[in-house]
Amino acid sequence: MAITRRQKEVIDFLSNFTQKNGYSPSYEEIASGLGLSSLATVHKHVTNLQNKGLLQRAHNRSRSIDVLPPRSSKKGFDRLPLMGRIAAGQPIEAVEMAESISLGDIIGNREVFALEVRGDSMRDEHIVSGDYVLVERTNTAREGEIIVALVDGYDATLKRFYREGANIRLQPSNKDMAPIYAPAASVAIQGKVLGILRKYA
Amino acid sequence: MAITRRQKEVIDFLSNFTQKNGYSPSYEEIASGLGLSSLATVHKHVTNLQNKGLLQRAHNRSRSIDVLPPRSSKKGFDRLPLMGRIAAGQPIEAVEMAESISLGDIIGNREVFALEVRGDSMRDEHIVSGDYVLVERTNTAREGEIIVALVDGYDATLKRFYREGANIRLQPSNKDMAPIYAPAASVAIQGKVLGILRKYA
DNA sequence: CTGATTGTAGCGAATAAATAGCGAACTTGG
DNA sequence: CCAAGTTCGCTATTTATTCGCTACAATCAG
Repeated sequence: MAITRRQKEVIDFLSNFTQKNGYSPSYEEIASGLGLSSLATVHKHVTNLQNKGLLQRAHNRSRSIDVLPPRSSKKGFDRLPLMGRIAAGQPIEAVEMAESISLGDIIGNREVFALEVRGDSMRDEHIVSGDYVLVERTNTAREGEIIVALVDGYDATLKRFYREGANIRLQPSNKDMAPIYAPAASVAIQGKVLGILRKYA
Repeated sequence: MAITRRQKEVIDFLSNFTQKNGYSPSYEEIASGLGLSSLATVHKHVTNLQNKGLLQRAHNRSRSIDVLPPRSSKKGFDRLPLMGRIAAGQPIEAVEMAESISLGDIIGNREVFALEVRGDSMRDEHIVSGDYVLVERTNTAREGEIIVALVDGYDATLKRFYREGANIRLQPSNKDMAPIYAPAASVAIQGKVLGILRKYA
């Protein structure tokens, strides 16, 4: 995970700019700040730094770069060895598989946040009160995905997403609860669920 | 948090106005304050900011905009900002709580590994096939904890742990499956479950 | 030592997508 | 009713992404 001189300059520029202005620079601003004349170069730098895990940004979104704090501080408590599979009644398959897992495997390079779940609206989906859902910030969703949506601007829920003509059906995963039907215009998708995290006391 | 220059100007105007007057501005006041001539533009800005979780507002109500405090997004790659709670039918409570979550919060400084779950033996516990269980390596367990155990040296399972006199009962969380009873000597505890991680395709 | 390979650094142009804006018509809460 | 908020269709601008290309340095196999 070596960092080059040039890459450090890029990082420094990014954090200074963001610090000063409260929003991150556009590629053009980065280019002029670093004396570059092509946006492609900026793009390449940013992509490389992102792959090294030093930056985070959302795809195709303006000024969405975030400089991450150096991760060396607390050592790898975040990547777990994956020992194999377990199944009731069979021995652990000690497979050589992905061999480790971390939140990064779920997050990828998306912009993700967490929400703590209250209530049982997704119980049949095996998401229960107290779980944390990991949500990618996006405003589109595909058929059947679990999403976080605002209905009529103030009503936030966790539901499965289905299109029905001009309307949208938001389907709770709990037989006891009724789906919400609403015109597409009044449903604002906040993000879609990439995964969940549960912690036992 | 992916905020653009213009969006920051809008936010700044809103907080200043509200600060000064004790109530939030009407769309027309916002428009003139920002040099805009169409209320539609104001509306779009407010809606976008709301979707980014920086504002709160009631539908079709005058001067109902609330600027939310900036959620300090100290997100490491595996540390996710915790935005609040979500429940069916209620707005997101924008809580100031632990403010972020990561695998480290589950792991602490214990020795932990992950196993991929196969089968439905813990379905009633909302642990399903494909989930990863995060397991602390230990050889003791307390009453009722979910553990990974070897029975008779080769049979690894995920079960709840109960002592019954000189015997041990390993209880699956699935009504269709029977518990295992075994003498304490033939049950080797491999670890106990601290949490689970699920990734949606 | 030499040549092949790889990774970093850079350019300009074309494209694609999100953001920002307009006016007019429509809806809603008080 | 009426003023404030909302939605619609439509531009324009800003910003990000992708492509093909050059150049330089470090590394590695033969």
